[in-house]
Amino acid sequence: MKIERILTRIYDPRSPNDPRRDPDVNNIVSSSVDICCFEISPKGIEMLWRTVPKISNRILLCLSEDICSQVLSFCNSKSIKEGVCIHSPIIKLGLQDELFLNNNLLSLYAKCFGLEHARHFFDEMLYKDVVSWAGMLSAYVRQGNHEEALELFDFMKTYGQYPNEFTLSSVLRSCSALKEFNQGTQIQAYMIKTGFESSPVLGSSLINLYSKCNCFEEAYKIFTCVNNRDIVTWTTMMSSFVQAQNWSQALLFFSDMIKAGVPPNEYTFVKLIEASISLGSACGKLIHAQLIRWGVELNLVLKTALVGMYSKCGRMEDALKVSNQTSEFDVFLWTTIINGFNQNLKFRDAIAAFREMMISGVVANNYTYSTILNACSSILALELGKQIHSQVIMAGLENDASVGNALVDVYMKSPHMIEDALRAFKGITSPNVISWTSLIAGLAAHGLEQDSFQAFYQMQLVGEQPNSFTLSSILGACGNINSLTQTRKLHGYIIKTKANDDIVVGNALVDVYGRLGMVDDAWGVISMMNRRDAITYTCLATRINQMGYHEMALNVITHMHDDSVKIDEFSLAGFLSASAGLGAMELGKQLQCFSVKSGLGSWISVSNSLVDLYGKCGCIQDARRAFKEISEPDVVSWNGLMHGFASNGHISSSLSAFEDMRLAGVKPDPITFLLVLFACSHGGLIDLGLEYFKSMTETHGVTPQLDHYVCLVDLLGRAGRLEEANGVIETMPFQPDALIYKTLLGACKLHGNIPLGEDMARRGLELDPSDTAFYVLLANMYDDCGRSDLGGQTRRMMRESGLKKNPGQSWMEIKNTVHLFTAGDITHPLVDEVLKEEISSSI
DNA sequence: TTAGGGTTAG
Repeated sequence: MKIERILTRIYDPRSPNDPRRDPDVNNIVSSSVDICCFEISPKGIEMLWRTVPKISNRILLCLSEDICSQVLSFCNSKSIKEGVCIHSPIIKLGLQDELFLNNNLLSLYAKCFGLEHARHFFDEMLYKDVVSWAGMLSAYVRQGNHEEALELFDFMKTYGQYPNEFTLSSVLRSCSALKEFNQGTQIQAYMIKTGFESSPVLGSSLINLYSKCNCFEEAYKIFTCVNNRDIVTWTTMMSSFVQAQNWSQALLFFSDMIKAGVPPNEYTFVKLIEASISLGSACGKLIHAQLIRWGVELNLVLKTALVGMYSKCGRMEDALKVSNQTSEFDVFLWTTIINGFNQNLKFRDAIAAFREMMISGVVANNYTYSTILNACSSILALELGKQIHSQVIMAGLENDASVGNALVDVYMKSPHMIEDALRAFKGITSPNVISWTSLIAGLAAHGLEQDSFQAFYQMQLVGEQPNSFTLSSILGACGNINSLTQTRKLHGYIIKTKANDDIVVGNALVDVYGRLGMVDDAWGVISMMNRRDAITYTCLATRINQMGYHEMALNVITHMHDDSVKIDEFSLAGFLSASAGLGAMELGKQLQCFSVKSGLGSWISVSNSLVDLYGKCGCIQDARRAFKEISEPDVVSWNGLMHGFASNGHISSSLSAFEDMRLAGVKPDPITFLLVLFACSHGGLIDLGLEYFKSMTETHGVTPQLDHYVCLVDLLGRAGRLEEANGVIETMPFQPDALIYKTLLGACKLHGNIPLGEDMARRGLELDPSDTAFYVLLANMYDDCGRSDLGGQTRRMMRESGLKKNPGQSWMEIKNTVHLFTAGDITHPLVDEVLKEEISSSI
C-alpha cells in the first residue's frame, strides 16, 4: 500500500472518513508508520511528520513507544529533520526520559538544527549514558568545534562517565585537528590500559594523530600493531605517506594493500591522486586508469581531486573533460577549476569559469574570491578586481584574511591604488602572516622600502611571526635600496630565529648579498645552508653576471655539479647569458647541446638566452635561426632579436623585426622602445626615432622612463641637434641623472660644441663628482677642438682630485679560452664596442 | 536499535 494514499485518507478534509472518527485509526497510523519505515521513501515520512502536530491528541496517543523508536531511528539515519516532531508525542506519552529516544533526538537535533539546539537538548537530558556523550562529542567534532569537544570530554570525565571506543575516536580526531599531541598520547595510554590498542578504528585515529604531528615513523609502527586492518586503516596510512611527501612509498603501499586483499575505495584514490601529482602526469593517468578498473564511482571529491591533478600537471583539457563526466558541480570543484586556469596562466579562462559558476547558481566562498582576485591581479584586471571587491562586500567576506590578502595584492599591482591596498589590509579582522607579507612585499614593490621595514616591525609587535616568504620579501626590500645595515640586521634575526634552515630564506640571503656585490658573504650563506637548490645557484650566478664577472658566474656550474644540483631552465638561461656577456661562443654552444640533451631547450627562457648569445657573439644568422625555432616568441624573444640586429649594425632588420612583432600581436614593452630608439639613433634615422618616441604613449601605452629620454638625447645629439637635445633634458618629467649629461657631453664632443659640453660636464659633476668619464670626455672634446691646453688642464684637475680612470677592457675567445685585454685610453662604452668589433673581425 | 576512524580548493 502506498503511504500517500493512506495519508490522503487520514488528512484530506473532503474525505468522507474523518480520521478522528475512524475506528481503525490506530491500525492505520501504525501500519502507515510501518510502511514509512521499511518500504516507503523518506518523502513519505516527511509528509507524515509535517502533519503530525495537526493531528488530535487521540491519534498522537495511539503512537506506541515502539513506533516512536522506529520512526525516530529511521528519520535519524536519513537525517529527516521532520523527525523531531515526534518530540511532542514523546512528552505526551511520558517517554521524555527514555535514553534511546533522547539519544536519537539529540543526534537529529545536531544534524539538522545546529550545535546550539543539540547542546541545549543535551543539557536538558535528565539521564545521560555514554551514547549521549558520544553523540554530543561527535556533533562538535563534525562541525570542527574541536576545542569545545575537548572541553566536553573533560566534563564527561568529571561527570563520572567512562569513555568507550566511540568517545575516544572523536576525542582523538579533535587532538589531531588541534595538533594536541600530549593529550592524544594520554588517550593512547588509556587505550593500551583498556585493551583498545589494536582496534582498527582507534588505530586509524592514532595513525592520523601521529601523522598530523609529523611523527611518521611512529604512525607506521601503530599501523603494524593494528589487528584486522580495514580499508580505512590502509588509507589513513597512505595519507600519512602523502603528508610526509613520500609519494613513491604511497604508491608502493597501494600495491601492498591490493596484495593484502583490501580493495580500494574513493578515499584511497583521492590520496593516490595527490601522491601522483609530484610524480608526473603519466603516473596520474595510471592512477586514473586504476580508478576506472576498480569501478570506483566518480563522486564530487574524487572528481575535484582528479581535476586538481590534471591542472597541476598542465593538462587543463583533461581536467575539464573529467569535470564534465558528471553533472555535479559544487564550489570546491569550481574553485579548483578556476585555480587550475590560474596555475596554467590562463587567467581569462579563469574569469570565464568564475562567471559560469555564478550563472549556474553556485555561491562563491572566500577561497573562490581569493582565487579569482589572484587572476585579476595577474593580468592587472583592476576594474574587474574592483567589481569582485563589491561582490565580496555584499557577501560579507571583506574581513576574511584570504580574501583581504588577495585584495591587497590586486590593489598593490596598480601604481595608483596603494591607498585602496592599505584600506583592504586594515579591513582584515585578523591579519595573518600572509596578509603582512602581501603588505610588506607590495610596499617594497612601490619603492616604499622604509614603510615595508616599518610594517615588518609592526607585525612582530602585534605578535605575528614572519615566515620564510615574509623574510624573503623584506630581504628583497633591502636589496632594492642596497642597504647593507638592514641586511645585516635581518641576517642576525634570521640566524637567531633559526629561519636560515629554510631554503627560501637562504636563497633570498644569497640574492641580497649578490645584489650588494658581496659575493664572499653570499658564498658564506651558501656554505651554511642545509640544502641548496637550482634557485640558490641561479641567484648567485645571475648577480655575479650582472656585476660583469661573467667568467666567475660560469664557474658556478662546477659548484652546482659538485653539489649534485641539477641545472634547470632558469640557471641554464643565466649561464647562457654569462656566456653571451663574455662572448664565449664555444661554451655557449656546449650549453646549447646540454639544453637539447636535457630537454630544457623547449623553455622559452632558454631559447631567448640563445638568441641573445648569438646576437652578442655577432652570429646574426644563428640568432635568427634560434629565434625561428621558438614556437611562440614573447616580447623578450623579439627584444633579443632586435638587439642582435641593431648591435651588429643591421639597423633596418632591427626595425623591421619591430614591425613583425607588432603584426604578430606581441605587445612591445619599455625595453623594446629602448632598442627601437637605439636602432634609430645608430642608423641616423632621427625623424623616425622621434615618431617612435611619440608613438610610445600615443599608440602603445608605454610611458617613457628616464632611459628613454637618454636615448632621445643620444638620437638628437648624434645628429647634431644639440639644442633640441638640451631642451629634452630641461623639459622631461624626470630629474636628470649623470648618464644623460654624459650622453649629451659625448654629442658635444662629436660636434665640437664647447660651451654646451662644458655646461653638461659641470652639471654632471655636481651630481657625481667621482665620475671620471666627465673629465675624460671633456678633455677629449678640448683636444678635438684644437684646445689641447685645456685638455691637459682637465686631465690634471682629475688627477689632482685623486681620481683615476678605470681602464677600458675587452676580450676575445681563442680556442675555447677567453682572453682579456686592457686598453690604454678608451673613454666611452661605444668605443669599447668598436674595439670589440675590430677584434672579432681580425680573428 | 542511537554514538566512532580515512578524502577535495589558497
